[in-house]
Amino acid sequence: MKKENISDAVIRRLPRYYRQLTELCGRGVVRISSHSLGQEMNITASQIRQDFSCFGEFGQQGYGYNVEELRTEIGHILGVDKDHHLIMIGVGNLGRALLQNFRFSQTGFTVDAAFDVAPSVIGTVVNGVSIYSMDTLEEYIRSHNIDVVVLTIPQAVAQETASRLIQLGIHGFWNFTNVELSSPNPDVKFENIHFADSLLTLSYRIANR
Amino acid sequence: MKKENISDAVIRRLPRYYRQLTELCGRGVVRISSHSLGQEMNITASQIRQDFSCFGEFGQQGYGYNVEELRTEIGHILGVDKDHHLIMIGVGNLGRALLQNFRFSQTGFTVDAAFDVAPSVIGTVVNGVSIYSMDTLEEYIRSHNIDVVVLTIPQAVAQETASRLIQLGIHGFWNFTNVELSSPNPDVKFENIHFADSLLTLSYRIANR
DNA sequence: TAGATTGTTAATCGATTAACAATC
DNA sequence: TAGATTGTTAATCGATTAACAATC
Repeated sequence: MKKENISDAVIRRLPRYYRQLTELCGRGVVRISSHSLGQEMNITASQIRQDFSCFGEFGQQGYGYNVEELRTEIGHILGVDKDHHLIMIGVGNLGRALLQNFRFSQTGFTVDAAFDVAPSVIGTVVNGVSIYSMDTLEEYIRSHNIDVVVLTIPQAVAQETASRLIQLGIHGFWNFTNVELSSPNPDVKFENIHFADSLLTLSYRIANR
Repeated sequence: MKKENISDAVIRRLPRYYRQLTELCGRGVVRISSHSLGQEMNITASQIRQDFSCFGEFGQQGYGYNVEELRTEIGHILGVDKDHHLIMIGVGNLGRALLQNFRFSQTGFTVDAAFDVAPSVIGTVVNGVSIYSMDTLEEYIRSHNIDVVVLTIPQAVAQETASRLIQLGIHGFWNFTNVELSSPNPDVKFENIHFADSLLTLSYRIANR
């Protein structure tokens, strides 16, 4: 029975299921029960069935789940088959590393362009992505269909830049700045990669193990 | 009343409190009530008081919390004042970007060394950090006191490398590979930065807003 | 003293786990 | 048919919120 509102806890498990199923596919596993999937992932079979049941019925009694089929379904739920378009703001060391290393296409994203303020990088191309001046941002966004903006800029200009982009109709932010961004519009979504927060939780846990 | 086992939900909020309190300090705010802190952070005052009460009594009735004092306390709980030592394994684009950009000292960490297999980088120095051959890893770890290892290596060698390090007594991993690492020893802690997982949750949320 | 705000206990809400009828 | 395993309902567990006596 499909649910209306899916909890954040469930959504955050979906990519892990997707990853595990991709690996199972690679190993040539054809079918799997919630019980064995749970054993591999250290999750109860109950939780797995509950999670999936939020989105539909993907299994078969007495058989389990077809791995490839389930992978496709979850990929579809996550939107990996959607060809989302993305631009990057800020091409410093981190931005550059992402452009060079991260397989955006693997998650259904295409990097259309990148923007920076530094004259030394404007006009250059990194891994096939052209870097434009921030002065041309407004025009670019108006004439292209952009789903997500990656923010790899200094803290100091983070909220200001985000607000400017929200004005232009962007409602997806992949935020690498260590700042909590916000918008009055609840349809604007922020996904944060807070390096410092992450490392601090590790610091706590190794001290209190 | 101090609690024995602190839930993960609480631990993950601590760095955010720490960040907010740092900002308040910077703004020159001297005292704050759970109510106003909650308003700034979009959290209920109840939750804030519950969270803090896991670790002790940091406030004063009728007054609230002294911002600087509370910041110090939470910093202490997280271990920012502990001088943890860390090494990095894998100095590709991402590793290099972290070495150059991320303020490790801000979270109480010192980067002692980095390791790689590529002859072209072995022997070089990035932002003050020397890069050594992976062949010297065992010896290095035996003769130094290392708390955390940053894994910025290819997926394919992730678990294998982690196991090797666990053997050597490492029990803190900051894992940037898109792989679920594990150890039979529950005292070994993994903190993951799963870029792809993160972007996929954003993909889901912009599609279902 | 009166007002404000804490720390904590109790109530509520939501998420996880267990149980089981349905069925492949 | 018998065994396995689903999807779903019910039970449990844990986390969040509300309430309030204590007290600065």
